[in-house]
Amino acid sequence: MKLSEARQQFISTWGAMGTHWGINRTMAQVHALLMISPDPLTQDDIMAQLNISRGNVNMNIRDLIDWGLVDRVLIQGERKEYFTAEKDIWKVARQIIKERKRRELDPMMKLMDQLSKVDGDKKDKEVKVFLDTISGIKKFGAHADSMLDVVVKSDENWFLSTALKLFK
Amino acid sequence: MKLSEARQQFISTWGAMGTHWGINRTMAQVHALLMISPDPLTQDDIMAQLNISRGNVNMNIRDLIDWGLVDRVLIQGERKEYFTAEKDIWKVARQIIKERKRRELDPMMKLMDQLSKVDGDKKDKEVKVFLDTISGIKKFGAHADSMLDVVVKSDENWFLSTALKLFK
DNA sequence: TCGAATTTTCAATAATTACTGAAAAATAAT
DNA sequence: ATTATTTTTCAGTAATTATTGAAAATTCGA
Repeated sequence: MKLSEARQQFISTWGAMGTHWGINRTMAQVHALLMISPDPLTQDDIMAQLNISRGNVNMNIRDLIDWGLVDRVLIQGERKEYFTAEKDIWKVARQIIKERKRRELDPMMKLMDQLSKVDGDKKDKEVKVFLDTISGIKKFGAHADSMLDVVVKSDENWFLSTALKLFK
Repeated sequence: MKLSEARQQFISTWGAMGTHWGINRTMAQVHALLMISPDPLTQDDIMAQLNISRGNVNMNIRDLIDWGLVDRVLIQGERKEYFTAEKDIWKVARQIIKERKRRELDPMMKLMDQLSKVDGDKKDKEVKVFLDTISGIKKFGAHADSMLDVVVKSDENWFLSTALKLFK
């Protein structure tokens, strides 16, 4: 398989995978392209390589920067902005975990706290099942939260060696 | 807060959360409704409670069954089918991990194996960066795969006690 | 300070995804 | 076997989400 073909396939699959994870296809493709590009790219490079408009590139790049997955790079004597992506997949994963925890898990747990204050008699089975569900989610969430904190703070080496031994 | 209001909020938030995870809003809402319903529901119950059409309920229920999150229940002397959802959130999480691993991680790893056979000289930096990215993903994927296998095979108690101690 | 280069915004539009509802198929009681 | 009930399918439509492209804003060199 030729490099150009393999690159295309990687970009396209990474994009499809994104849609299964609530990330839009193009954003995932831009990320994929930057991961396999040895040097930083400009908006025009990305437009050309993925065949998408300037506005689209701009918005998705900005989102990727918000996610902490892409950085602006200043190149000596160049007017244009260049962009580059973190290439260490372990760092990418940690960053995504950190952000999703902040954006999704934390607010979900706040809501569960509120919902657990619902009025009503625990002898009513509707109330009981509701409260049991909420409380189950709260407990699960608290543990997941601690685990993910440890993962986010740990380093690659921990993941590749220690964790596995412990799990086995 | 009244139960009816709390139930509505739970269903609506669980639905919104679904969209961040590549699951359609309605499917997540049906799941939420079944989780907080003490008794099994029929398609008509779900149609009424969520204000959606029969076809919509039918398709989403079928998907939930495919995911292993909802079961058909036969009720003595009743013609209609009833549905119920697993209420233990830990089992729900394990089931989701298991399915996503099968549907997403496994095929992704297969693709990485193919892509690592790309032709070209490793001295070419385009080739090198590409191969390094693929190989990073393969290594990461293999470890994630082992970890998730252990998680899927473990029980709630393991998660709530042992895992945390090991991580701390 | 001006003007060219570059980035950002956003209303209009396209593309995708989800939903409806009625018809067809399946099921099971009589 | 017939018929009433229930489930499934799917073409048409609606709703949502993503993309374009041109105008506005910003940046920076001269």
